[in-house]
Amino acid sequence: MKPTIPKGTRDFLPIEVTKRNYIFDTIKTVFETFGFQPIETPSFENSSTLMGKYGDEGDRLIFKILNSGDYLKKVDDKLLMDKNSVRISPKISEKALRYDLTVPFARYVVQHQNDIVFPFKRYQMQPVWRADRPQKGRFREFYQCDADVVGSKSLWQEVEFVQLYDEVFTKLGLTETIIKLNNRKILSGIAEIIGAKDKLIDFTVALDKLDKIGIEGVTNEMLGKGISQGAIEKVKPLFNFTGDNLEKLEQLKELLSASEEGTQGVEDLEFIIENIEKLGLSSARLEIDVTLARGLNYYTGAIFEVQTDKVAIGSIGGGGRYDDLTGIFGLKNISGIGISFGLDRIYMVLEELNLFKRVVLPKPTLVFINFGEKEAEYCMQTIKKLREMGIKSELYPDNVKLKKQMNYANRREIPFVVLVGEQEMQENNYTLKNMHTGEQTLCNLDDLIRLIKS
RNA sequence: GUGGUUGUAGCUCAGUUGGUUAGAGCGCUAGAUUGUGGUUCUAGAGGUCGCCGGUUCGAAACCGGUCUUCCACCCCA
Repeated sequence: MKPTIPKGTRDFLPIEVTKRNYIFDTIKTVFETFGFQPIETPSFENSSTLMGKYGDEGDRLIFKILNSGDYLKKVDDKLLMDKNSVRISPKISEKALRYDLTVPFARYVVQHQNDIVFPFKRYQMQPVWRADRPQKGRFREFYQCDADVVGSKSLWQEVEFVQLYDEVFTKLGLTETIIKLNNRKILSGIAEIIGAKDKLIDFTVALDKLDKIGIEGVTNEMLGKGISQGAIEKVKPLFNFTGDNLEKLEQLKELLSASEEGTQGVEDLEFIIENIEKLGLSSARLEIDVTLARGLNYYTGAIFEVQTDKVAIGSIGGGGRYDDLTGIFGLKNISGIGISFGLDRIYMVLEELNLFKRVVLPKPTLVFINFGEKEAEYCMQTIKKLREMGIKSELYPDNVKLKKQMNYANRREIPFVVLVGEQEMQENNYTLKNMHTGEQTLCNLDDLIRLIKS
């Protein structure tokens, strides 16, 4: 039988895991510098926790877990005969793999509200699963690294998250990232002044495609969704929305002056832009983008998305403010804001740009050649001492041909090999071979340590 | 969910309009070299040509189905 893994999943080689850990560690360090604490949640949740939170499209992409036991017995015959998957699946599946980290976090906050100190700042780095069709930068199992704050409406949080993005990508050596910023209130305001408030979702989805399908395409899609020609005329300025952030803010102010909510959104943006301007960013660029809509329905304020134009890949991070996420689980008036890093896409970007130069695969500094039982025992005594000093070392486990043992050291790029045969044992010394230069030295233990440390 | 693409040795890939026993490079094993790796040379092992069915005297090649790979759309990180 030929071994395979499921569609959209991957195995990782040691070097790949090492590189991934480097990204994890970098993000984790920055999260903790900003005052976030780690939590974890189970890989699967009750279906009722997840279903209906991501829209119809999202529900379709959630991996459902079959109930245990004779699960078909409980389903009534009529339902079975109908063969309607959507109606049968809740009967035979009560658990599902998590689709993101935000909704499980909302559940977590509500469930542990008495143990949590608010405002609660948490970070979480775990895999999520989506039953998507895999393609470039898109997998069915991938890692998200999230940081969220719940219990604070302060716009300083938005400011801090922009700084956090900047800090992480700067540390990873990925410069000139574009942090796109928008506000759901602005989108609502726009929809309001064109009199298509009920079509907000359709409107934003269409507007989001501006750079892909152009003005004409967006206009056609909006018309197709029942948005009037007159309404589209009113927002035409947005189709040629240029200039720097301050100029954009002025244009928005004017456009949205009739909408209370829209005006509020502009003020929010203004606060973030102004303060980031004052504080400065290391390598990222903050950019207002009114076409930024994001599919997730739960954002209510700021919306973030991070892109790089150095590699053709989707966004490498995203997030935003959600005022009522915990409300679904019964805890009202708790505002949350969070951002997410797409680890797997960041990996692909760093790989493509050759930014893993500093990452080295962990490996022993020296390997002891195995010449037999007696010699192995003698070597293990030395290895024990070396390990106590933090020197990574190992014994080749089997007494096989020297050639094979040397080849092993060579393949693993282990810098030193130690040969201890009968003669060395008697004289209580070691033959140290530098695999790079081929040079060999006969020495005692102290000299050995000194040589490998230099 | 829609459209396209891919599948031949452990890996990367050749394989002529359908024709004897399906090849190469790398890797692996052994030897040249019994206490010395990288280089070189020699030899060897390794294949249900993704799977099922069909066309044909004859299929790795043609046809249908299915699974898989990768890509685009939808949507998303």
